[in-house]
Amino acid sequence: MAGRVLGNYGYYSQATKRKVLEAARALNYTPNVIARSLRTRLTKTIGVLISDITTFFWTTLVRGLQDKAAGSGFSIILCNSDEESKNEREYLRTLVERNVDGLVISPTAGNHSYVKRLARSEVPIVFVDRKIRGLDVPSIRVDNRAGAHEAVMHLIGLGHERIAIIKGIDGIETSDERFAGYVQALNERRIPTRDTLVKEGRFRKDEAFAATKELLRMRNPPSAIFVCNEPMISGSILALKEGGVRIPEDMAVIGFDDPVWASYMDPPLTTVSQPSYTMGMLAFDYVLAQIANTGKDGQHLEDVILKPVLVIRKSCGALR
Amino acid sequence: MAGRVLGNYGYYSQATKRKVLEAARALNYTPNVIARSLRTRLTKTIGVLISDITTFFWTTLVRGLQDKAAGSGFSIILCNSDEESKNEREYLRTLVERNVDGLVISPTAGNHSYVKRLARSEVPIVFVDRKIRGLDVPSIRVDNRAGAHEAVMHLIGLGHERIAIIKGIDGIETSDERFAGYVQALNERRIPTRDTLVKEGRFRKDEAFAATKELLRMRNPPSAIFVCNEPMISGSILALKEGGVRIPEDMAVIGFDDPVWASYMDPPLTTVSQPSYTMGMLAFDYVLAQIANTGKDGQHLEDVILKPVLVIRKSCGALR
DNA sequence: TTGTACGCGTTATCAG
DNA sequence: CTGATAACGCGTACAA
Repeated sequence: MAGRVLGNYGYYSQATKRKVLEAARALNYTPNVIARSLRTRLTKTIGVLISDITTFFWTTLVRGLQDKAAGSGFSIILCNSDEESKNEREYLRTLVERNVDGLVISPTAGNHSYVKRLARSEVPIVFVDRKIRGLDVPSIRVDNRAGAHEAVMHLIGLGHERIAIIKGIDGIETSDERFAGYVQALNERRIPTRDTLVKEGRFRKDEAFAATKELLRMRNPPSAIFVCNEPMISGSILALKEGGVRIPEDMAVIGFDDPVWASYMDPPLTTVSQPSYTMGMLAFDYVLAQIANTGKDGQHLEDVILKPVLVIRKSCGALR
Repeated sequence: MAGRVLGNYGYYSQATKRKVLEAARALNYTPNVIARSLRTRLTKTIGVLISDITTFFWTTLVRGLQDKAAGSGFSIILCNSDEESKNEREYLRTLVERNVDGLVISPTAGNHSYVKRLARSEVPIVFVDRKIRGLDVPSIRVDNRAGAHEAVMHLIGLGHERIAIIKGIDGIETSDERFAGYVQALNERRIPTRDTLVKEGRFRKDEAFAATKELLRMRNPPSAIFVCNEPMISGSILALKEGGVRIPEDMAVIGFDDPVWASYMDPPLTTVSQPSYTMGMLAFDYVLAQIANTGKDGQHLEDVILKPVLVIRKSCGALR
């Protein structure tokens, strides 16, 4: 009976309602969420699996997600895959075991079989930042190709022709698309792409550091570098500093991702900025929409593709 | 029966064990964590309440915590208080409702009654970064006073006398201790403290920006600024740049917190660095120790106070 | 409108 | 060592 008024369902009279409410306060009763979950099979919990909370893009995305979720009484369980599919599989398994109501995933490169099996099951899923093709799972992304294209066009417009790129991890959509944008821009302007100017940075600071060093050792080094994410920007800048290379005089630099510190640098960094906080909020909206809709089916959620914006500061200099 | 072998408790024979295990695999059985939690009152979940995941100190601390927790099968529920005690209370309530096995809290300034009530209840708690006095709750902190003292001594040693400080939020231990270290250093060297050189930045970028602008407007501005956390460093640097102030020639700058970007700045920033990743790991160890010990009591956990280290780079220049 | 009894999937207990 | 059975606390169906 008491359950009825507290849970606010079924029939009850005003009189009993008052009495129950009073008693509840007196005993300072709190409903047991665990028991409720066991009964309803709902946990009011969302699992979030990203690569690394330590980077600007992901922290702010997660913050957006979490803020929005709290507003609807949802809690977030956060996991970092570090781009290892082993971690991905293990974390996903525990998230599912914990009966999360929904999953926000940034899928790693490599074997997708576990994620695919999940997607075919009943759990609501949203992909963020990247997607796996061929699955009916909506995604919140950014037009990476367009962003990269705009960045490289900017460089070309400034008179650069020997433009290097420090790529992310092959097989991750985000990385591949940014590379595609780079190639497309060069092609459009009839600038030959050169393998020697394409470096693997695997989205990691240390590898970008090494890659940049290699570029500097070339007999004919590039005049500009396009660096494909935040940690790699760090590595690259560090290598440039160590090499005594002046930015932008000796080397123009443009980065994908726009961490707060980009504007305090000397010179302030020109970057491609992603609306990560918004992406986090949208991701939550999308899981919630699916959760609300379970059973009813029919509704198909379109991929959301946001536009990154080029923020021009000083690291590419002026027309050569 | 099956529960016995799967849960690995009670008595059972090897024969039945094999059979049960086979059957379990065949049906790919997964134990229901919710039901287990209902029964055992254990959720294998830790609630983490910090001010803002968006800053370097907290991201890396949380990362350490999470990595360690995952190793023991624990999940983390993360909440951001934004230093508002209203948020603190609400988040703590939902965390308790969710029956987390332990709590890692960075208590906000203001009314501590709710946290105190919690501490007197049975939930294992660890404070991080700050503590509330008079409670038998262990904490993982840094010697903020010593860190600040060393920073200001460094400035004094370089010949500075008009040293400004941009403080955090009054009432938060971290902030008060850093201020105390500043005052102590000045006193030790018989340098008078001046109210006009003490500014409130409330740990926020925008307020530090404004505070720095004010300092620059003084007839007789300081020759050095000690900025008490990461977001405020951003604000301060921005104001300095806008004002065309050269670092360190016109103004020496030293910051508390050592975000990755401190070393890419021009000039690279001299900072007081905290071992935040380690602090996160220790925090988990401490909750776990308490969880393992519930009922047995007797064991008292000492506060852990780590030493921050002064990282000297270029933003304070050489001897004047 | 109210009371009650059952089941969610575990773990724990108590006879066999 | 095994099998049956009672809780854990909630939601709900069904009978009153």
